[in-house]
Amino acid sequence: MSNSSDTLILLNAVILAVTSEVPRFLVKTTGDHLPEGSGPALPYGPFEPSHHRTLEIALRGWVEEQTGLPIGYVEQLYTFGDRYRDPRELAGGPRVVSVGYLALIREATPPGDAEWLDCYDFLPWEDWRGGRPGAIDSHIIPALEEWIDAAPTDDEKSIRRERVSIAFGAVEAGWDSTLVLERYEILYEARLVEEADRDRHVRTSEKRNQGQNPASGPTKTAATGMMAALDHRRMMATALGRIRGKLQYRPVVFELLPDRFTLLQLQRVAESLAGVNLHKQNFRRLVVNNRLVVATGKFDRQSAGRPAELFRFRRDVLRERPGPGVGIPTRSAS
Amino acid sequence: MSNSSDTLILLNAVILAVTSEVPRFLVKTTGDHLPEGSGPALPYGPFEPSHHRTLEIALRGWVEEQTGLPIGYVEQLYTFGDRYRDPRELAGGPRVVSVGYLALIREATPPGDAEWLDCYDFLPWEDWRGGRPGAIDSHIIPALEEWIDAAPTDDEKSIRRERVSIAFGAVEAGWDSTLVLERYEILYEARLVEEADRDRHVRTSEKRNQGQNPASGPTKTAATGMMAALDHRRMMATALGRIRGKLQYRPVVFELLPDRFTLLQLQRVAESLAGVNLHKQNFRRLVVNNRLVVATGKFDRQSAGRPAELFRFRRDVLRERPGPGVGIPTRSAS
DNA sequence: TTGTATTATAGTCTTTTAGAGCATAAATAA
DNA sequence: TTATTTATGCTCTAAAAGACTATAATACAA
Repeated sequence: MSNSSDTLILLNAVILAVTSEVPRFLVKTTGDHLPEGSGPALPYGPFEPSHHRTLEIALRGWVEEQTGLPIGYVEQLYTFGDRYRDPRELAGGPRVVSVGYLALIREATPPGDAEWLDCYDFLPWEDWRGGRPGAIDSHIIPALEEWIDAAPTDDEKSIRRERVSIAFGAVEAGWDSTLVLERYEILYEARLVEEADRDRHVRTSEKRNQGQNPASGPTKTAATGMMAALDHRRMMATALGRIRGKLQYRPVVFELLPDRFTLLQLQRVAESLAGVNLHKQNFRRLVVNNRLVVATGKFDRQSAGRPAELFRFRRDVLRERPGPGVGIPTRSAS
Repeated sequence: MSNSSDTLILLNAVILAVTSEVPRFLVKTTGDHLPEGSGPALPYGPFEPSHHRTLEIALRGWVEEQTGLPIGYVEQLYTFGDRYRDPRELAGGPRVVSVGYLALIREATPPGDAEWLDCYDFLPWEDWRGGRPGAIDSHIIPALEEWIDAAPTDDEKSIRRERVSIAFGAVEAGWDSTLVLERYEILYEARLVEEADRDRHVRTSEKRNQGQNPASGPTKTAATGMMAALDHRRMMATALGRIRGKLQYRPVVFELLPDRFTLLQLQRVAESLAGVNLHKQNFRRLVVNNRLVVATGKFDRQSAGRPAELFRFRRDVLRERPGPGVGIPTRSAS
């Protein structure tokens, strides 16, 4: 029953900040111990039972140590333990179980040896702020149709059809912005993201697997985003889906905003995370009527036009009502 | 950086079924390797990297093997890794990291050496179906007031006050049924659940810690429920909170119901999980209008009164609209 | 057989919330 | 001054949620 000798526990952090209306993940591109050409990696650290009282304390410890960033909100996301998720396992390395965390930080002060990359570089089909992304209809859906048809059995075919239908929206109005992970997993299985091919090449001898190849080359990257190391893009998808869900019923956006902000700034941050444009007046009404914010009486003179009042998050709301989120509609508002 | 030698990964399952309007957890009371007198334990199994491709496959494997129960819906809950969460760590045992899962099953066929216990035996303050539980006002709130006052600093005092206020509802209407874990953690910190004292006794030498003792003896159990082994009650709280949350936006109840059911049966199961009574006609309208179910044309003659039509879950809804839950109000409906 | 208790089901009325749009106010830039 | 830009107040409508009334179909007891 002992599995201690062939298993390693790591902690991974998806660190998210929003600057100039762009949600960004903190990644390391100079992979010292990561496989070559496998893309940027999320920061990670060890879990050392002798030093760390809890998993979260361990995480906060090495994140602050490595990045120097002041970590505020932290939430455990998911624990990843699939075989070969770390390719070094093939070379006799241990099974690596990673506990993934989501951390939100306020300021995007430049970190040490890491950098901030737009989360939609990795998940471009998730950003609907400029309307339905063209690549969905031009590349993704056609390729997924092929994937559905390529199913071995009729049963499997209808399962695939159903999954695509749910995740990518059968009808125009059917886009659920929180199904980020489901969409990524479909794209992986359909080999539309580079990781799928990379992982196959690693796992099988280089000579086999010259089989079918639904889409490849530069088109793939443009339409289905930048590859990340290991299963880190899956973690990113988990994180984005989680925060999008949470946005609807908990005031987490404020963890990403400075102390004072205009309502438009607040809206832009919410939109950037939700990947959807929101109705300005209604958003305002919701935030103000729910008394999530308090006016400061000061005004922002930065932008053109009438100066906007600066607001501050009213922390007391947490005490008063159970679930005041920041009004992201469940369906697409575009 | 290697932590492989002093860490052990286990998988824990909170297996939930609802029979005769009672949600029940599957627990083992005959602890062969568990500390004496520490209460029922959730089933657990090893994670063996060499045999198991994924964590979930491992879980399904040993659960079906140990219990013989057909597992349907499975969802990862949380990974628990606090120091001393397994007391054997004090005797030189490894740090035990447990990945907790929630599993829903349809029928409560009697399992082997385990048994089904009412989830509200462990978390009695969570069941509001008969109105606000008396113990909240008679025991819990007064003891929590003491706990607030006993805080070392004013800052800590106001933090405690805020936490209690959020979790236990400042106003009458302020009970959020999903905050199960938050409530349990407060009760633990305030030493209102037996685990708190048990863990202190284990961790400190038997001679110290004869200090203050806010509440103890039989009163504690009656008001704040049955103790469970290790941190298993925390896992139960996590599980109940999770399914209550999910109920609101995903049709998970149907995983717990037989193929055919009356609308009242459906309502009772939803109520038993939410811990709240629901308005019959409105519940019906919601379920029917959202087309979550289809009529079968057959009728149930079991109960008195007019026979109720039998319905069946319409699986297609999953494909059609993103988030049709089963109408549990966010606030208390009682 | 009649009445009563019990459960099911249909429908109405009201309040709240969400979605969309119009109008006005207060600033800057040309 | 005028056009442009952003902020903010307000209305209209549709959808959803909450509460209640009325009627239907059965079992069971008097």
